[in-house]
Amino acid sequence: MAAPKPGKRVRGSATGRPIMALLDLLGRRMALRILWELRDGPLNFRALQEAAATNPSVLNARLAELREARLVEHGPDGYALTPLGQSLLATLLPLHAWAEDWAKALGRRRLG
Amino acid sequence: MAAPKPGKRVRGSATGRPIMALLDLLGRRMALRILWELRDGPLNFRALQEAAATNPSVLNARLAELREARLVEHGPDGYALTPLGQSLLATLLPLHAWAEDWAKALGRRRLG
DNA sequence: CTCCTCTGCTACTATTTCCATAGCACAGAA
DNA sequence: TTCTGTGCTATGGAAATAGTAGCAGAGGAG
Repeated sequence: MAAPKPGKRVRGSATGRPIMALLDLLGRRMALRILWELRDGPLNFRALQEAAATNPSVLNARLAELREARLVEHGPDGYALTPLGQSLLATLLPLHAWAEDWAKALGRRRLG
Repeated sequence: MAAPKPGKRVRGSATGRPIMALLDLLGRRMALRILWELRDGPLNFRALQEAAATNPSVLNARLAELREARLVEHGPDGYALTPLGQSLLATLLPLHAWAEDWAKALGRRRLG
């Protein structure tokens, strides 16, 4: 499937508004995860496949979309975040802390 | 499919780490979008379906997961973010501004 | 050159998920 | 009783994902 980009029609929205294109792009399997796994530096195809616990077909599809979206690029050390991708990851980093709080909030009634 | 929750095995990760459960939960069609569409207040099932431009089966599946994750609840005015959901949305709000910057960055070479 | 390894990726089938539409069940109002 | 609004289920076909196998090119070693 074509990579969602601002200005283009995307799944779930014909307006092409950037936020909708972004939500479509990130709402695909392993898209968020791939960005996440690249947070500490480049990984090659197979290392990324292992880190994200996925298969080459999905990984390759997501990489193509993320590269088209200019969030990821392929360099000498493997796949890496572009400056744009790094800035997106920076806005997503608070998710990590949030997820920990979420686990605690659920745990108070589910895990004891 | 079961809703991903911290402490449980999720798609793409057997560790149950909260961030992985969250990335799985949010990496499903319309999950991010639903949270986004509820940002200004409650919407009933059909209004939400229209706002997110989806169909009842997917909407219902996502709502069940989001309710189980305690991010969304069903009240007298329809579906609304819980306090937990609101805090998650708050951490996601910077995405909107980022998406606009992204569009400009891509536009400089794609849209002129 | 030949063989080996590493890397990026394609092929293929099975399964899961999603799309799109139709329609049911219940509640309240008229 | 009929009508409307709301939440949701059913269904069949389309699309995405899972999981495994394997190919092609770029080195390096012999």
